[in-house]
Amino acid sequence: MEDIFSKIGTGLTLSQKIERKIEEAIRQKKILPGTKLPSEKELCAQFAVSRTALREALRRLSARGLIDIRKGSGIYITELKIEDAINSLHLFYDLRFNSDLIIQIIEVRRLFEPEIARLAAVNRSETDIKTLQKNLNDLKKCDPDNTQLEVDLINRFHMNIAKATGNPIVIISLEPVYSLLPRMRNLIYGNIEGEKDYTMHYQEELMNALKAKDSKKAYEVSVILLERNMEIYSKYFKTK
Amino acid sequence: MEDIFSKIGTGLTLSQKIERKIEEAIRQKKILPGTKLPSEKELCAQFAVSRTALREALRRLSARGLIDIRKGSGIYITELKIEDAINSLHLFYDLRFNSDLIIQIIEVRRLFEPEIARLAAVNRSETDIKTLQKNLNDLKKCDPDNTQLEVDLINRFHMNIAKATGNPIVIISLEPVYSLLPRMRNLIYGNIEGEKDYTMHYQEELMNALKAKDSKKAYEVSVILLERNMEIYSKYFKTK
DNA sequence: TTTTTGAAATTTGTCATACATCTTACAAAA
DNA sequence: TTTTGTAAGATGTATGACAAATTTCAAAAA
Repeated sequence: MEDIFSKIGTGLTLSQKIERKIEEAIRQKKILPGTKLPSEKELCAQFAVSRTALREALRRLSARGLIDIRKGSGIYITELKIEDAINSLHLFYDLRFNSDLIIQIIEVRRLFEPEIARLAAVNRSETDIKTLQKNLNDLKKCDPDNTQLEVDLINRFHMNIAKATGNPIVIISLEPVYSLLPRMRNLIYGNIEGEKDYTMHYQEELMNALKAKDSKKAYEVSVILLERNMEIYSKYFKTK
Repeated sequence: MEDIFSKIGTGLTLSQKIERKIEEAIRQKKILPGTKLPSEKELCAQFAVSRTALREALRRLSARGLIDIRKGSGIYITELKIEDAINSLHLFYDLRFNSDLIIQIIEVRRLFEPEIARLAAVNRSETDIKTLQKNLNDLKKCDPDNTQLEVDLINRFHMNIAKATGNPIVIISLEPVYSLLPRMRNLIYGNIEGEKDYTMHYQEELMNALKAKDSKKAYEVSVILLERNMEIYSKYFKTK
């Protein structure tokens, strides 16, 4: 038949409509973070819906990190946190963790990190330098057999370089990628002969470049580290 | 007082515990996408909770894109989609849209896009080339006064380059950034004299480089485009 | 006065029940 | 074979009741 008739039902449930209304008010900054919303009872009256429908809408908003529901206290608008925003991405990558994703991660690191190092060399603060230096010291002291801790420390080092760019978008883009590195490391057979010394050396070099605000060198050293990284993974990667 | 006593209550509500249990089962792939969960009634029996608590847990999981609840039909595990995973990020950037964020976006583009162009030149398929060519043709035909459409077309062109890398992580990292470009463009005063010709020229150049799989040139042209972009924004940007 | 305690009011969390509405399956009718 | 109607099963919404946490504030204690 022709499409004479347009849809009547919106397809949305009542609770979804409520969710959207509140979300829209938050998006348009009609209600700001920190604000306490009216109680459930009042909201039910305002929307003219049952408590059931309202509460299910609130549950969804809370799951998305938009509101904070405190028992006995009330409902508050929250400043959407980076962690909440990234959470879904973490899960997404987590669910798709396989050899394809690993290759893509390596590729992305090779693409982005040298540029990040370059920018970090320009924007880094003294505090950043101190934090990074501490990361390296911890790494030096780390028992080479404790691969779990070692990977964690290396991650922190690189994430802190990303932070030193001062650009939160950089951090957000890279964070989910780094969260998967520990799992990747577990796919590599044990320790690689002389690898730690090699890596440490260039990490120190990178550190020096950042200290000296030498962006060109930071870029170059980062490339060396990542090329080596790619080699290792392609050589020792359990393809099973 | 000393912290002699550790916490007893978990702080989690019942419905949150249910949410986690189901989420964990999904994470561990004990239940796979497409699977139909038992009905609410049966789940209530299994968890030994009321329908209310169960439903609020389901609402949260559904809000996060993990399950799909179909009225009259049942509850299904869904393959977490990229859009759902990125949704929160979109909102995050949307809420923080201000001049700081704009500068950061420009900076990130300058960092990432040339490298992306380089990789795209290597990995692009014939289909990618066709799509990109169509983007440019549409752009050429576009009425220069229709800035909204123009920006949209430019975005598609760049997003398709990102897609041509074949690396989904690249897309995910850049997508939220591009979603904000239209809003940024609105902050620029009208049209800039001769800008379209200038941009078009280099977009064609970039196109040719991609066609020829000339990654070095793709990188260089991309740099030119972005440097120009930065200039424009810093010059014509309404700082208000 | 300042601090502590206790009770009441408010608010969210959970449970139980009932009914509405949508989907699906299947049998009856065309 | 196709269409229609019906019944069963599923989720959506409404209502009422009580539990448990927080807040408020006044009374008691120091």
